[in-house]
Amino acid sequence: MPELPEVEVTRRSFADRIAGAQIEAATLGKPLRWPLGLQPQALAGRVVLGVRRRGKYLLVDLSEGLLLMHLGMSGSLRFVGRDEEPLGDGGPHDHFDLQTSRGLLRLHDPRRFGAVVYVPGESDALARKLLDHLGMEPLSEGFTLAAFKAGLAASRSPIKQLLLSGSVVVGVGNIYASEVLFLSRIHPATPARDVGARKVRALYEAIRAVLAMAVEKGGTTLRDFSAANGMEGHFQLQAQVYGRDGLPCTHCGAAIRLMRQGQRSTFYCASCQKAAKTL
DNA sequence: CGCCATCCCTGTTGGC
DNA sequence: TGCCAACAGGGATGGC
Repeated sequence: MPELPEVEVTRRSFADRIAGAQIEAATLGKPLRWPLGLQPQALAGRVVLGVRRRGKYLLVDLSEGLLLMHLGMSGSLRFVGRDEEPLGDGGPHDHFDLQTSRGLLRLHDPRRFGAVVYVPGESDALARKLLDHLGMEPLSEGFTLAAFKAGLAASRSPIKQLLLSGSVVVGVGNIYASEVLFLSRIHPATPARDVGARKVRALYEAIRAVLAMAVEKGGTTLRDFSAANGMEGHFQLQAQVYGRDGLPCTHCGAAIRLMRQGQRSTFYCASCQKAAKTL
């Protein structure tokens, strides 16, 4: 469910409210993707300093160590303050509770591709394994056209799969990958290094514009995304291609096509998106 | 070795 | 109605 905008919106919806809270208890439900890495009760007494984001990981800084949280494909967080209606006992898909002096942070994740991992610090081997290979943050100052261009030039992978891998720029998931390639008129199977300079620029702009807009609007409500405060997203991503196979292209009217790349669906317009450098 | 493609974890759902 | 394939992520593995 969550791509970068949804993770960022989630972060913003509870970071300020949980900052400064002291952990009273932590409890686990069914196993997630990886083990927590310590006894949950060992977290009691520590203070939550803040919440950062790297790619689709949330980094919950504690007075000692930090928690790496990932929502996988079906995860969501809720934070319910002390002064709000309590959530009550967890359901069958609630797998992590962090009870704090300011309220309860709860991870809900039916498919359990998500994770909560404790590491002593960001230089810890596990933290580095998970975070070091991540590409640039698309909404940061460091994400420049020159750096993006260099990233594409270094890879022969199909551009769609390179975007999805997150090794050049993080946060572009399966939906946004199809959309930004459509917006920049690039055929998804084009080897990354063969994308022409004008199209690289168009793609760069599209990534920044689409992700920034989605964050601003509170994330995409495609199925049932809601932030940790229960607010639903209002960026009804008017998908131009995603999920529209067989329907007419909004630009030229040709039927949108569906192809499979690395076990994932890619939607595109064969007439608008060509390897050639016309734009 | 580095790069790249494939595989797979899982519960839910939409389409047949 | 019931069944089955597909899925909004990404680490692990293995081939070249």
